[in-house]
Amino acid sequence: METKLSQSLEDYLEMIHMLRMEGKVARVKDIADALSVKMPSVAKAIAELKKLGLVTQEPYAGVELTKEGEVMAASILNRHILLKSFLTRLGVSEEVADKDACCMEHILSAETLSKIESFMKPVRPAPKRRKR
Amino acid sequence: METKLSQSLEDYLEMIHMLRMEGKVARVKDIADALSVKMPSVAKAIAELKKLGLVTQEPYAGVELTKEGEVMAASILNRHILLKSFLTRLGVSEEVADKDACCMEHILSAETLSKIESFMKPVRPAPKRRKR
DNA sequence: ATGCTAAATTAGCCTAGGCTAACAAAAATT
DNA sequence: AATTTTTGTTAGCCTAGGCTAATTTAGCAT
Repeated sequence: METKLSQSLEDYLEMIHMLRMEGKVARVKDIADALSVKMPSVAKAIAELKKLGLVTQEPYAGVELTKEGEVMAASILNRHILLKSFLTRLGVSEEVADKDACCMEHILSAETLSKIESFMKPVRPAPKRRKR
Repeated sequence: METKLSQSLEDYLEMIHMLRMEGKVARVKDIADALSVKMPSVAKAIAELKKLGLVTQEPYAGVELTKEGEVMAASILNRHILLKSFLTRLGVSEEVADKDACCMEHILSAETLSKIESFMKPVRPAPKRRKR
């Protein structure tokens, strides 16, 4: 379907994914706290994501990602991880790198992302000198 | 005063600055065209910037930056230039670098910007041996 | 000078994405 | 089991930042 999400919806999707990966139930309250917004904002966002077929939710229960939502969330998270480690490599502190990565992940073009990826790669684990 | 501008207002301010630097009169029409928005949107933005004391405008005439607006616009533009050349150095094409810089310029923390600056600098003119 | 065109403004609509307040359901405590 | 607390939902407000349509002004050409 390739629905282009807003930054805000991307954030919600990503957060749901992170919570689920930690084995937690992604409850409205948790999402709200994690993103520093209020519960009704989360409810609205979830309604949107449901309409887009990216998540499912039984009333008054936790949120689950659909296959498609899973894929999309994973891609966002990958961008986040890439960007954070990139910034860290430039010497930016963990905390700030995380915050800035969080903004950048929504806006950078595929080309820029791929160049950043290339920049990060070349430091491969050193050509294993002997020793197994 | 240190008013924190929205991304959108930063864009308007920056564009006005660019037009003025090219010696052009920054007319509503020009700004609208340059930013791909309609004139009424520009009018609204200018009204805001006026309230903030960043620009002046006689009714039905071109827009001028105030001292403060000038300073702020220059800082935005500097960020833009820094980021664009940074991306270019990473191998991103001119066009995309420009577009992505345009987004990044509004969101990156001071820390990240300074680290990027450091990354770009190291090409200093070689440590003048001797000589004063 | 008059009238036409282009530019600027104003009024008012729309959407996204926050919020609060009020209510409903579920969970936990007693 | 009843009550309280927590969580979820709904209704409805607000703002920023776009837009269109309608009006006003300015700048030219005739």
